[in-house]
Amino acid sequence: MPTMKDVARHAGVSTATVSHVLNGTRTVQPETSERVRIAIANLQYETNGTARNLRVRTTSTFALVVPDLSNPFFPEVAVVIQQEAARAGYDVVIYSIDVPHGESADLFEHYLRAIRRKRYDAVIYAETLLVTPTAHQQLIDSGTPIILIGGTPHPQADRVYIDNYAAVRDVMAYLVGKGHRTIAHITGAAGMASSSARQQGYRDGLLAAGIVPNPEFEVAGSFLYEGGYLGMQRLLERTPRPSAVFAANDETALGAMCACVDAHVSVPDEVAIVGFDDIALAANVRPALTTVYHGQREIGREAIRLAVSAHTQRTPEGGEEQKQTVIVPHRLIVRDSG
Amino acid sequence: MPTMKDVARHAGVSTATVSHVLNGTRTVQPETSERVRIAIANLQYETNGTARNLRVRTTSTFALVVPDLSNPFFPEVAVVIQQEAARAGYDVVIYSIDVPHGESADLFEHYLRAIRRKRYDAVIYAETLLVTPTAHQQLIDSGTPIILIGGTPHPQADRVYIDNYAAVRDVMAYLVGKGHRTIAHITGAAGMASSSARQQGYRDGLLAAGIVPNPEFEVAGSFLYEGGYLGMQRLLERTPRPSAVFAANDETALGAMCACVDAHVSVPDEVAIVGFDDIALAANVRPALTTVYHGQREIGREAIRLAVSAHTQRTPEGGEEQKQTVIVPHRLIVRDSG
DNA sequence: CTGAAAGCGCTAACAT
DNA sequence: ATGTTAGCGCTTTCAG
Repeated sequence: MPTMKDVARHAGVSTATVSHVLNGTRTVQPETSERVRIAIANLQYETNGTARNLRVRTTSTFALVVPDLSNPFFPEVAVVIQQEAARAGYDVVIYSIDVPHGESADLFEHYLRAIRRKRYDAVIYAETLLVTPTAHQQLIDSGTPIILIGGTPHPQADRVYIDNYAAVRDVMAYLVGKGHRTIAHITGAAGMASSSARQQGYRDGLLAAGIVPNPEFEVAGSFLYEGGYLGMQRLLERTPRPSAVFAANDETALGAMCACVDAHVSVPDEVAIVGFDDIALAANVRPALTTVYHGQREIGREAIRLAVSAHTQRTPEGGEEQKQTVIVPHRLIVRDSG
Repeated sequence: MPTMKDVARHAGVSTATVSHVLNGTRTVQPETSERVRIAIANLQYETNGTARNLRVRTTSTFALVVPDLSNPFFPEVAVVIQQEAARAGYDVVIYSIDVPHGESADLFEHYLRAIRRKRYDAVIYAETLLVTPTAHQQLIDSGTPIILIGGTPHPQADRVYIDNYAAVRDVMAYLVGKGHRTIAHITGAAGMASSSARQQGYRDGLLAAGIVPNPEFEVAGSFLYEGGYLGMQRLLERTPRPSAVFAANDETALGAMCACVDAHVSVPDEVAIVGFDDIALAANVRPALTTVYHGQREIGREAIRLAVSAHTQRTPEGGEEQKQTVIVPHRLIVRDSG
């Protein structure tokens, strides 16, 4: 691997000049500049990013931490984040902490240290059970800006999220509007902010329609397929059977739909199902899933905007910037399942 | 952010000593070592990876480039790769080049330069249309070991893949064994090695059963849902109608299944469908998809093994190591769709 | 068992 | 318009 010194020698200039033509950081004679370019091409030179980063004390890289790459929602936002970051001149490295149960905590610990060591310009965190306030604090203490996606607010972090509660109120109003009175809910993973906000929206949606929530109609899910499948099986045993179920996310809804098929219960005729997220798959199953769009494009775009701004605005020492919070719009997508 | 110098000062030792206790690279008096640890804890010190990487000329990081994060197959192998890499002490950064058509080439160009600049210890490449031999060559010339997943062999790169042809021969034998004679095929994306290998397996599977391939039964897909949906629609217009279709991958198969549902054609009664990959989703739709396991666990594991070995075995100057090639096992998974 | 000091490859004052 | 040079924070001879 040739270094800048090699290029300088070949072009008969100093490394300073090479650096400046590379970065366009001061005017250099066209002829000189040309010689440098030729040398670069001949030597197949490429800047050593490690050295550059050390010198400029910046990495032009963000870390993105997601709980689960197997739920398509996260790849969907990850892709947007990568595009937007590239457009803004940053790279992003994805840390996904879904692993065979048990190993997760270790891996997360490992990631956390790696993230601190790598000196990312910002870290973008999707809500995860493992991402505790303590974890945030470590990062914040090290001066890294944090952008939260969903989860709970933190005084020293920017945050972008959708209004889960309002979105679910929308689906409840829709379901009630279609005449459903016995509406069940399969919850998300216990302990997650999005789970409880959606649950609350479910309950209040019922109340608002003058229906008293029936605890029998609330079963625990996990945001995973299995949770939906098992939860639906339990719901199908209830009498009366719910005429509609709101699943905490699309994966859960898919599990619920499969449970219905396996039990020879027709969707949406015997039971309506609505999910949450509007992952691509929602439109690609039959019946197509009614759901709410989670704003993956907007979330990705805003997260990067916040990250870039947090990074560039950062005052050298101390001076706390005002943290921002942005709510992206949701939208009920009516399809065939409910 | 405190530096090693700060730690040294606080502990009353030299930076050399701090470095050595951190890396366990020479024996140091227990008492001294303890003082250093205390200072590290107090200051919340964490190694500056950038500086370290520059000095040791290694990044302990691999790049993984995948064509498409929205096809669950790739997240599935990415997750395994990350775990295995973490276990071996490496990080991996994922570059996904799926973007709204057209932008792809630019983004890929951008990624390629970023990858060269970042001095990854190895790059792992899943087959992509954009990853040309020229692209490989640039990386290889820069001395970065390359590990190919699937695709076509390259003399200077390791490679891990499954035997697509043999796998498809297995599915054809299975279908023929169930009495199917009119078997159609929805192909993968044009120009990809895995597409043609699977197509060849399809044709030869027919021939081996004494059936002459009917060009009408071969329709072009794209490895995407849409390709499967559209392809199936065309197949359903054929007379006679095929009694079975082999889709180039699971996403395609899902599209095909949806097309059948929409056309009121029953799967598997009127037409059997089999896919390829065995993504998690395959078991989570109804009817559950018959498919072939693509060895995502094995591919991930082997890719990292090759990457680590290519990185550590690398001879300082020139000396070409023997490139390795590993074939991971496939397995027909019979479910309900065919 | 420990320290001093030379760099890794680059950028950015500070010269000229 | 260009060159010299001092580091960025770390690891690792080389000395002791």
